[in-house]
Amino acid sequence: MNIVEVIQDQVIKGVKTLYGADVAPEQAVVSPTRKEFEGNYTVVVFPFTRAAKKKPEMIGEELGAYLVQEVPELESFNVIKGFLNLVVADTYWAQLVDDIYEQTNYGLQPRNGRKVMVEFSSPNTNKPLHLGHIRNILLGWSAYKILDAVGYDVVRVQIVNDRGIAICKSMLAWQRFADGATPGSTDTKSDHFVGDYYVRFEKEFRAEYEAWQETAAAEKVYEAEKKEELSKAAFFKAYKDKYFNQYSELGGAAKEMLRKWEANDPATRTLWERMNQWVYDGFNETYEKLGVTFDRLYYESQTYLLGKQLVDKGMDSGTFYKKEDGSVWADLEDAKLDHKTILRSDGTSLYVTQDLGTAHQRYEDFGVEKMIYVVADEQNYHFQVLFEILKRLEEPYADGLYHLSYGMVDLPSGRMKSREGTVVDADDLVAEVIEEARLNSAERDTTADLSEDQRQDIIRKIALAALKFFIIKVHPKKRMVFDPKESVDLRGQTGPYIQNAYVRIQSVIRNAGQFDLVAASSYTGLNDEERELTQLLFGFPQLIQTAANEMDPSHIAAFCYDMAKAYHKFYHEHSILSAESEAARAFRLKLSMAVSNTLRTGMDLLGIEMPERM
RNA sequence: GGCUCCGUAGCUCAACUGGAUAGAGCACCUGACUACGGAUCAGGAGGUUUAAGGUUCGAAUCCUUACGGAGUCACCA
Repeated sequence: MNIVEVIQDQVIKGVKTLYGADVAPEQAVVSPTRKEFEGNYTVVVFPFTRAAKKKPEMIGEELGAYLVQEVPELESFNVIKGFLNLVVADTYWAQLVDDIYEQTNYGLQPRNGRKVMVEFSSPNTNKPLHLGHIRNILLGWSAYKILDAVGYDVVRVQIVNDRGIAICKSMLAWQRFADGATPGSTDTKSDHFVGDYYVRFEKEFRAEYEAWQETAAAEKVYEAEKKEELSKAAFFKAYKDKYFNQYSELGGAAKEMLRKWEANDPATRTLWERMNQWVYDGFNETYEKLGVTFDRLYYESQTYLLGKQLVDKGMDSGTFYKKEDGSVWADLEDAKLDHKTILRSDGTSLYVTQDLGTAHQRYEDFGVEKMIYVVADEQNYHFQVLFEILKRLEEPYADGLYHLSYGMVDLPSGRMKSREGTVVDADDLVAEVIEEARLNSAERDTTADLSEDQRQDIIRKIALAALKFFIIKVHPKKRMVFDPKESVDLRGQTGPYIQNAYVRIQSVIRNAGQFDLVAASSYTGLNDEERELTQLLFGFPQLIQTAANEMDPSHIAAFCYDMAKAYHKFYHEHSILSAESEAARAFRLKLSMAVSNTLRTGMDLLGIEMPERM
């Protein structure tokens, strides 16, 4: 039991002893004392006024005396209004630092033997990755790291959407317009190469559509279907999908390609495999740059037929029902989710069907008890439906399903729109932040003695820290504004600010040379900055647990920033190597090492690497 | 329109889940290296937490209502 738990426990006992009342643990609030007051932890006594029938000040005095009596680590207390501030003895903090300063795994829990899965990224194979994928990937990776930190074995997966009309558009455009060009022959990153043909298709299609609008056939359609309130331009804008399906030559050809693909036509399959491979090669390059890997890939082309056996199961159990036209439905009205189609009337499956089957398949593959899906919040409804159905089907993992839903990423100019070409490409973005870090690095001579390779590696780490921290510090649920200019900032509340604190510590340790730390044990009278750092260190394991419970990496980001900030302040206020005594020097070195280890661990949970110098 | 989510300093974000005088960064202004890394630190200015009610000893947080924004409501994914 740690000090906070001990205090809470004794508060409950104290209220019982002093006033004969029972209080629930959530009533016994123990929080860190605000900076402007003396003390380390504060107990709010207002909840006990009813039972005690006394003024809050009086309760504070009585409970404070009781706690100091019962808890040896508590040195003294003071009461301000209804707040009981408790002072923990320095020896307790000193002991904590002594216990952890050499632990490189401080805060991490032992393996618990339980298995979970995190699904993230999950791109379509017709376009390169963009800023939205980056938020997804960072959240997914961090979720993996955090779950791993609290003891789970985590399987990282993604579902690759490798089939469908979109990839057929790229394939068709390549077939018609590429004249045999390849990523190699054009010196284009291979996923971008495929994406370019997707764009090409859309461009050709638009031209075709515009030309068609001038024809007599189009005029006839317009006259037949026009509505009073719609202008001609607006009508045709809304008519686009219908045109694609009914009249378009290109649309017809793309759909024909999809039919051939589904019929396993060898030539189509070969082209499909070739182009998808280009995309995968490109994705892998981007993943490598971002420092993420997967344990297992699921491909939609292999899973889109799964789920039909679950449909049978649902029919047998009455979870699903069949309409006269043969389509299969789930009635989720009592869960306020309406009726949902599970199978088309022609017996083919849908998005939900596929996800039902994939979930089941994953359980068979890995036996995981939890599945975390990192998917944008536009799919909230889909996941509610999916989870509800799996629960009704009594799938064994159904209670462990979690949709890590995150908000869209906006630009200062508004929403990213692929139509308007405002989508921020992932590779471009990474290149941009690296360039910015390079410029900043060039202004300094701190790494002048290192090799070019080492310098490039440091620049890469700084750049990615800036980018990743900028995104991960925001609460996942919230829609966020991504300002490219701010994302490359290296000062203030940023990743590099935290790296800088770490690098400073490495520098101090290097400059310390050979040192002996035994004198630390006789150090007393911690100053405010030392106590602040120590108390932060103390809270780290619980913080990770909280982040895991809430699936929220932004807590970790805030913590790392707070700790770096506290260290920078400490560093300015007190000399370490020229400390006033041997004991102070030794203690501060230990404290610095503990902070260094904790920062590295914390940032690793966000997928951010620490350079030794910068 | 139904359901869900969001609204905090000029801007980007916090607030330990109902606790003390709502905190950081950016931008702006003023200071600090013959001290271990100035990618730093100290200070200033900036708020009726969209609005109005309610619950409570105590509300940015919970409950109504209004306003503003977003998402979603396919036999698409």
